[in-house]
Amino acid sequence: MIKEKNKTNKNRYISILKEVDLRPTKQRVMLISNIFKYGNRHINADKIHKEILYIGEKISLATVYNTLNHLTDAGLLRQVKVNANQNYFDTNTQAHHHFFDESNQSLIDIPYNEIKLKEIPKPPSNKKISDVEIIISIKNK
Amino acid sequence: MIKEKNKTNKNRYISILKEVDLRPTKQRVMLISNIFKYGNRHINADKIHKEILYIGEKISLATVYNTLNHLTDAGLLRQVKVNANQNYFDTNTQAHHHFFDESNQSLIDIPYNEIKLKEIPKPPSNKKISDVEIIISIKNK
DNA sequence: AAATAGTTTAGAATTATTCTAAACTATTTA
DNA sequence: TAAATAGTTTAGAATAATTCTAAACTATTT
Repeated sequence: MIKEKNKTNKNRYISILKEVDLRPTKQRVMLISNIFKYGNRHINADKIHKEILYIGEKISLATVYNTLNHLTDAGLLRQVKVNANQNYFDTNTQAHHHFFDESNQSLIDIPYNEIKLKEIPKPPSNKKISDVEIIISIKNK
Repeated sequence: MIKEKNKTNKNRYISILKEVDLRPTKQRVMLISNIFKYGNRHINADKIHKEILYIGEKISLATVYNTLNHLTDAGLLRQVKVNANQNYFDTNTQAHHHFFDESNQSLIDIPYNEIKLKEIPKPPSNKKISDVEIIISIKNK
């Protein structure tokens, strides 16, 4: 039964990968199922790599980076830059923004409708907007 | 005449450094005058270091990093994180936001009043907001 | 089943940044 | 104003995140 469900999920991830022109290799399917296993989350390459080694699966850190970048290019993940040394990937690609808690370096979603721009300024004429990123840093009182 | 003006500026920077409890050392005064020489700008450690070497002054990269961090802590500079590998320091510490031009990795100021948040969401109860950062990434059409 | 195109891997390379500890300099003290 | 001290600068090492390389491997196409 559980096996059936896993099979179904696996097939779902294979389809998703195919849709975005990525070969559904063993590592990619395994990585992507672990990334999306817990619903929306903010991860970085190193953490997800350790998490996967911990549950006994095998994948190299280089492949994790490669795949995260591919998934980002394909629009399945979104990068969030919180500071000079940390790059998170967010499984929630819907428009939304973030609190960045400096005390534990973690990200917290802010739903899109809770933070609206009065108007978005026009970019220079030959340019178009590719991303809008709002990060509200917070720390302990 | 020009010499007089430089002297005055130098004294100004010495006072500024003293005000924020930083010893006005040769390197700091020289670095800070070069940073603020051209009005508001977005720099990174490596660029300003090279710029300074180019005009024949001497300073180590470690001191540049140290000083930029100190000036940031003191509120004289503001850090802007644009992506995983780039950390800019902005000489404009007034509230304002940025376009990040992906085509040439440069920052463009957006005046504060051109981009207003409808309301800023409340942070978790034991936390306070330390920074609000809006980056609108743009690229060529 | 063989040919090919694309992927994974370990480890090296790169880049940004911080650390270390010795030499140096500004400030304070007497 | 010289000695004591506290803080700063430096080169180079260390660290950390990420990308690169090229050989071995795997999925897909023919």
